[in-house]
Amino acid sequence: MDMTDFTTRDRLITTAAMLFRQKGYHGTGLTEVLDAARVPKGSLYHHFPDGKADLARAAADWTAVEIMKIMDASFGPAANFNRGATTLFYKVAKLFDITQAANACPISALLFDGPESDGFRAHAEAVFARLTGHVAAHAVRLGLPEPDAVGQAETLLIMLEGGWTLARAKRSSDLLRRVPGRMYQ
Amino acid sequence: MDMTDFTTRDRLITTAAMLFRQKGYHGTGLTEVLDAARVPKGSLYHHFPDGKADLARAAADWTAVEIMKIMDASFGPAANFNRGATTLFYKVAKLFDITQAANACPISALLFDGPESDGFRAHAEAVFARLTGHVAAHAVRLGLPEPDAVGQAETLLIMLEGGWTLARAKRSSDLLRRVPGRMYQ
DNA sequence: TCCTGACTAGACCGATTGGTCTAATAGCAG
DNA sequence: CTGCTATTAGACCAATCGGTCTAGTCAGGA
Repeated sequence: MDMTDFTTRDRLITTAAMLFRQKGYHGTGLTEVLDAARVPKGSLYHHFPDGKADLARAAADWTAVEIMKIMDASFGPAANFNRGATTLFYKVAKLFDITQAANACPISALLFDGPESDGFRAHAEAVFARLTGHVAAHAVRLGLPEPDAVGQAETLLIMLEGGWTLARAKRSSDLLRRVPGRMYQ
Repeated sequence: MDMTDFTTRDRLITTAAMLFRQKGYHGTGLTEVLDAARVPKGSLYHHFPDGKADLARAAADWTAVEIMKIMDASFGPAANFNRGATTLFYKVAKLFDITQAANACPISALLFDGPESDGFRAHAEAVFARLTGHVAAHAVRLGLPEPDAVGQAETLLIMLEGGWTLARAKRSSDLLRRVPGRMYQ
């Protein structure tokens, strides 16, 4: 993955997102991120004055947007919620196969392993809420009654997060592909 | 939580399990574990020659057993699988409220944040397989047809893992309590 | 052309990391 | 009691951690 064309800031965010997903927040050294992104330390603290935690927050946000793009691509053209959800799980399974060792979203990586400040927790909470809201909006658009929509969105995110975790443990995306068959007939 | 009565080894395992769940593998320093368990460094390397990784493996195994005890207490007296599963989620929700900031199982903590050796991954995989098998056995005992049982066990673990993750993000166990109502009528 | 702010570059810092090593101590077998 | 092993105790170590700081580079406006 060559990222030479991106700006320094972008390269920092994307490589940080990748590394945090692979090895966790505390498991990733700043030097490692800097080396991988070919960025000197000075640049990091210019773009992210609060350092590592600042960078992690940006990485989480960036990844959340990427995930929402996948959601849009799945639910956008779908005839109904169940079809959209099924497509989503297949897309995620494919993504899993590509990135293999990476966790679903650095949001988890940050939640479990981020700095312990309250601000960080709040950020993780907000990101998850944004994702749930995003799915719920698609659900409503596809005709689900309003109260159901939120519940369905919540369940879907649980299955997504749990499914990715177990898939990672088993090192196989099959499990992710089996989910829609059980949940969305 | 006073653990003075336990042996040095036990104290090491339980406090490590607790800390790894709270702050992750890399996020927890050995000194921290040693201080909390009131154990000198020499003892650690006597009982766990391979150091931190060794300790983490033991902590993961210990927690897996604890989880299986909760599963037994839930499914053991249950009339059928769905009732057992419902009880399990309520028990887990209660556990969540007690331990608040801790992740469901250090197995995740290790998976996401453990050392990157293949041995470690294999260990995490084995622990998850053991948990799935455990639930599946209960399912069979409670009358589910054999092929269904494994699938149901897998789904339950996904919901458990995903549910805990989201609950942690939202800092509320409500979400865990809503799961059985959706899954197990 | 020169100035100025944004940005890059990396040497450097104290603190902390996981891990090693030696010495002291306990507990038990004879 | 003596002797031996299992365990405890913690000083110590190199490596790495996140973070600071100063110097240099570069583009664009005046």
